[in-house]
Amino acid sequence: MTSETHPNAVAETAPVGFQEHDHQTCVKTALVSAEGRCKEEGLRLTPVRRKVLEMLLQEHRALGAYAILDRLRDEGFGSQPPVAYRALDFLVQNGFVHKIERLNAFVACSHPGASHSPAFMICRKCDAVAEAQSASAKGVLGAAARAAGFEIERTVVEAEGLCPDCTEKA
Amino acid sequence: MTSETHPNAVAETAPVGFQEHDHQTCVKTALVSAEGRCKEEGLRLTPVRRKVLEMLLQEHRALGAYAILDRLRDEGFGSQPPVAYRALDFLVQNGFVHKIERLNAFVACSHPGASHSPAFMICRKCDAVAEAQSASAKGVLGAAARAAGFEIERTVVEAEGLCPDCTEKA
DNA sequence: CTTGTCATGTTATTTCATATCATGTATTGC
DNA sequence: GCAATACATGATATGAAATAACATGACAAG
Ligand SMILES: [Zn+2]
Ligand SMILES: [Zn+2]
Ligand SMILES: [Zn+2]
Ligand SMILES: [Zn+2]
Repeated sequence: MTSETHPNAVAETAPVGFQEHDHQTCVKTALVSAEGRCKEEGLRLTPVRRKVLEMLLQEHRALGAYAILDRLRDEGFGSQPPVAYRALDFLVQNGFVHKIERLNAFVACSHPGASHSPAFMICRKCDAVAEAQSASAKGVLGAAARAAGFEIERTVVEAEGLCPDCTEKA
Repeated sequence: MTSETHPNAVAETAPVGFQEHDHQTCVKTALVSAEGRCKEEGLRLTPVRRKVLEMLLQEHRALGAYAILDRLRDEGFGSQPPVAYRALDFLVQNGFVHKIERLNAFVACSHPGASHSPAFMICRKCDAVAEAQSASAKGVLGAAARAAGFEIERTVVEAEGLCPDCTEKA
């Protein structure tokens, strides 16, 4: 709602997926922040849910539901698909995690808190995923939608290509 | 390459999915045009492939691979998954059909011929799908990608919501 | 304590997609 | 024409993603 039509809106929040950073701190603060928000809003960040979020934060890339499930099993949680899918549903529903449709996989949100419609850059070689703000829903596509009388509720914006690292190596 | 940065690029080609039109003619001309392009480019629009394209043009909405397969069986073609997937691969590869990632389903291209990165509006109620030009890859997301050093090769842009018809009824 | 709500466990099934190998059918070069 | 080749299809099996349905458990409100 803030800077939707501004063409440089996206520059305000650089993607973090491809950048060096203190990852342990990054994970830790994201978890703490998630706990805080859940407390505030009366959401229940149960052990499974917390574990799944932690895994996704730790990985910093997209994981399939069954990869998550494997890790859950290793940690002593349930090992049937619904266990993973239910935790993921909760996390997606509440904006802690996004689903990458192109990969049928899930990634932790990089801009938690604020409600946003994310856009992703997906490296086809190393599976790294970076999240940016899309804004395209309100902008370009939004114009087409209004013209057609279509009411947008949610958008999927995913770019596939090569990340900086993989581009260099090639 | 023509109008990538122009914010109204999308307005040039209105979506056809939600509009009344002479559907039989629409299907027929699209098929003829596809045949023409295949001849030109030495592509082989075999019976299965042609049939699948015809089905998708006829439906004018997204169909899953197995729905397509059912219809193929009814028409006397093979009935195993690879039959449908191979035909779809060919059609997608050559731009006659697009995959809707959100639905794991396929839809005939509405702007065939020109190479383009499509954007879709998907009605969550009636499954209607309209195709518009995205341009967002080169525009908004493109800026973020360049900033991050990410090289975009392909984009998925899909908006989910309510089509005009379904909005009216609600 | 009991009732209602939400979360989890568990089994089974459905839906989507691909690997692999065998067979057929067009072109192309000879 | 005929063999060689490439491409397309048929057919079997399997893998991967997602959900349906029902049972059990935790916990808080009344
Ligand atoms: Zn996000
Ligand atoms: Zn990469
Ligand atoms: Zn198209
Ligand atoms: Zn509709």
